[in-house]
Amino acid sequence: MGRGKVELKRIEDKASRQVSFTKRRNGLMKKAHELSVLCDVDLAVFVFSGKNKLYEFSTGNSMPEILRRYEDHKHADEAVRKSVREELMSQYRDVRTADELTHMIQGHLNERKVQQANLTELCQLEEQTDTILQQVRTAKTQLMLGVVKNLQDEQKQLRQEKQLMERDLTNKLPIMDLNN
Amino acid sequence: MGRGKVELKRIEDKASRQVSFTKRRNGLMKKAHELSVLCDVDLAVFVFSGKNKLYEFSTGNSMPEILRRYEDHKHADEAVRKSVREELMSQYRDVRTADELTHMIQGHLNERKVQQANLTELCQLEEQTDTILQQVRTAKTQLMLGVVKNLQDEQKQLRQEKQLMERDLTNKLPIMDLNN
DNA sequence: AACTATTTATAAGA
DNA sequence: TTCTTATAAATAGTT
Repeated sequence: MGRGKVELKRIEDKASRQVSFTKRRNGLMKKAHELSVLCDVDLAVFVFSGKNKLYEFSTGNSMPEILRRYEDHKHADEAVRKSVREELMSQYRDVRTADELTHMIQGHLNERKVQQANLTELCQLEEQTDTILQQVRTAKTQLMLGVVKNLQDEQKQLRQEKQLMERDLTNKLPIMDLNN
Repeated sequence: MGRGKVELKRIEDKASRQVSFTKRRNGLMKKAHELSVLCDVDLAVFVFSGKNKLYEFSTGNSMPEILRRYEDHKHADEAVRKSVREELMSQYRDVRTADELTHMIQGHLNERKVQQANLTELCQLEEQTDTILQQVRTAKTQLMLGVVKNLQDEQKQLRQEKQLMERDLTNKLPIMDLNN
């Protein structure tokens, strides 16, 4: 939108870049505001200019709460958290079924992890959970492929049996004309 | 933009609101991406849908960078720097741990025979794991938002202090002409 | 900082 | 729901 189409790469001319930054930043903030009002959702936009100046728009309401939680845990003892993690791991070692695993993971997460973890812990947790999800999906896909193959095998078996039956019938009733 | 002009207030029809949400959310993310590339700036956008779901866009490593700056400012002493380094080290240890967890789970899942009865179980597990991942990501984002807000407050504080200092200077040196 | 020629986003319709 | 289209809105280049 503008006199010419623009390709998606850094604007090299410094002046143009600065002008574009101001225009587009304002545009983005306006769009964010519209989205939050029209669709009744919470959102936040943070833009850091080259000069490290921060421009923001947000509708969140629990900022002080979040800040306090962060402050509380920033200084928590890392050694203690590590031992908790190790204990967690040892508990997972003897899991037998997928169902058991599910309950265990969810139990632990609901209990404390998500509510009280620090950023480092959450990054780890995110990574681990994502990995688990991928594993589950892989297993599910393989399982479904297995089911499909079983069905196909069954179908082939049925077709063969039908064929045999037809042949049998023809042999036992040679006088009848099966085409009518 | 569209068949009719829209006034800036909550869309009451639920279906329209949902459709608008999807369209405008995508538009906002696209605009954010364009701004970050064209003007070479770091930014982050977080949108929380009504039903607890999080959509986000942020430039590559803006968040770790913000965290680093924050840590540097907040705890400029050497002892804390050391603990930060240690936390980084523990992250590397935990990558290996996540791998362990992965293999464990894979082992458990592969152990079980491929039966149709397991499909339901796996679907449930998939759904639950996805929910957990969403929770973890939301928690992580909230933490990040807290950090950003903190930075912003600090900036404001610094600006106020600077202003006070300038005023002080003017009062204490009334004879000097600061404009020359 | 204003002004348009154009492109882009999207509300409503199919 | 996805695609289409008429129109509003954003903005690149210009003054």
